Amino acid sequence: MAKGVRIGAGTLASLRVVGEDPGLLSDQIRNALTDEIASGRLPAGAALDEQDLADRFGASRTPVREALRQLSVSGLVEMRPRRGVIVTRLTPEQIMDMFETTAEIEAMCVRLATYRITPLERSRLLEMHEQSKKLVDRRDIDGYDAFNTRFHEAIYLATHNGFMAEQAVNIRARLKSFRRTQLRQADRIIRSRDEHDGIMTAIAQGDGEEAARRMRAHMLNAASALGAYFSGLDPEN
Amino acid sequence: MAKGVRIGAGTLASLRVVGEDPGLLSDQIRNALTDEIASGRLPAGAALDEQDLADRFGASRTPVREALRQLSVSGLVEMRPRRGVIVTRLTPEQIMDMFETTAEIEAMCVRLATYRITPLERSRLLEMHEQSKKLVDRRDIDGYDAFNTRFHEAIYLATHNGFMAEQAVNIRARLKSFRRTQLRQADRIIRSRDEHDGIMTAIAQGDGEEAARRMRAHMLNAASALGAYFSGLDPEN
DNA sequence: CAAAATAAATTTGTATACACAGTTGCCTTT
DNA sequence: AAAGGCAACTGTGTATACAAATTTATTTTG
Repeated sequence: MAKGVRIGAGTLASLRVVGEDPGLLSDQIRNALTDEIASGRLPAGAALDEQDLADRFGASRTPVREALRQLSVSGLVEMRPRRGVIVTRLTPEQIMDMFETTAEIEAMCVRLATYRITPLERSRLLEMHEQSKKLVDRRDIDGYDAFNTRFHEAIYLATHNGFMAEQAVNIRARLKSFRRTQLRQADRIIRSRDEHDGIMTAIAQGDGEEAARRMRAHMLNAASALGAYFSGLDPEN
Repeated sequence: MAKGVRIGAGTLASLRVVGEDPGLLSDQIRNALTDEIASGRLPAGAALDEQDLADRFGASRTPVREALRQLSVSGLVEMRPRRGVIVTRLTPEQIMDMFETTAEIEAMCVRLATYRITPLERSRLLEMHEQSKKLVDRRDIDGYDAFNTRFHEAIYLATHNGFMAEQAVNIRARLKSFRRTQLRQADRIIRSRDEHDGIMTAIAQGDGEEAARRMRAHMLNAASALGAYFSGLDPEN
């Protein structure tokens, strides 16, 4: 049996409590597809032919189907019984809803985190934030994007609520493909860091409500910076 | 081939935007297992033998495996590669985390709902709340439990954010087996309705923050009413 | 007699086979 | 020529088959 396919680890493995087993073909395929959908390489609406995928991964349809069914629970793909699977196509309204939910959940996380963060965690978070200045100065968008994810995930962890952190990571992962283009907006990266700064200040002062307000605004700013990406979205939120 | 198994619809189909196809064996099995796990008929830690399940549902292992993989994404079961599937066993800490997250998410929902609920929706919600008095008076625990779910789901819907509502429903579904016993606590059902009353008042006054505070307290009360229940026992179930 | 080693028996993971629903395209009919 | 219908085809859904790994039972050994 020739199996010539080597597949990278999952994107959000960092926060998962139990690591995925990379050995299972179904899991490899699921991780690979998750990545391709989140990155946009597999665009919304793309048909996912089981045999095609099986061939592509050098496997049979069985593990492909198992992977697809898992992705359908995550919401990344849509299964139409006996009519095939497609990458989930979201309406602008659904995307808006997701961004709003993310904003609220992140606000909720940072509020709790403000009250529970340990000195060590706060120190590390501040360190990360300080270093991000360099990335902004040299307009390193990819670098800042990577930092941004780590920054937000550090806040999730500071809630000291593993379940909440997992929820936040999952939603964030699902919005990845939209966030991608958002930072390329002219000076968005600069304002993003300024907003982070305000959040850090509120955390330092132990004002969870203020941190939450700032985080909510931060997320909604990011969303509306993306607004140009879709046509005809209402700009107020 | 004989297929003598008739399986009921999913428990939370009411809020799903697209209805599941009951025709697919994998889906039937998934729904049935979801129900059995949520209801506690399949206790935490129970081993889910693929062949056993296949026999029980009069199917082959293929649709059983597909169902199990979906359940693993929902978090209801745990897949240990090559070592079988078990009903997820949660630590007390994980359960606490889930209850806290639920409390925060419900609070978030009711805050948004307060600002967005339509007069019609508010009227219907109030109607439901009024009628729940009868259930309390005659100590109809099952009836109140059913009402309670509808009450909370009505609030989710009043957020006018489909994604957020879906998140809330999913978490609620996952905690179902724990909520079950909670209402049997002496006068919990009475206090529950009193707390609903406070929430309704805050909504009526358009005070979202107050509604959120009351909802958070309401959920945490319910959790701690349950806390006594499982603090003493850890082995099976 | 206990513990390690080994063999048998389950059980999982994947591949293949097959039936049938859904789609496509050609042909008939008006 | 457009609409409808029929046939062939494609692709999904499920069953069965087989290989590899884990668990259980048995035997061997100190």
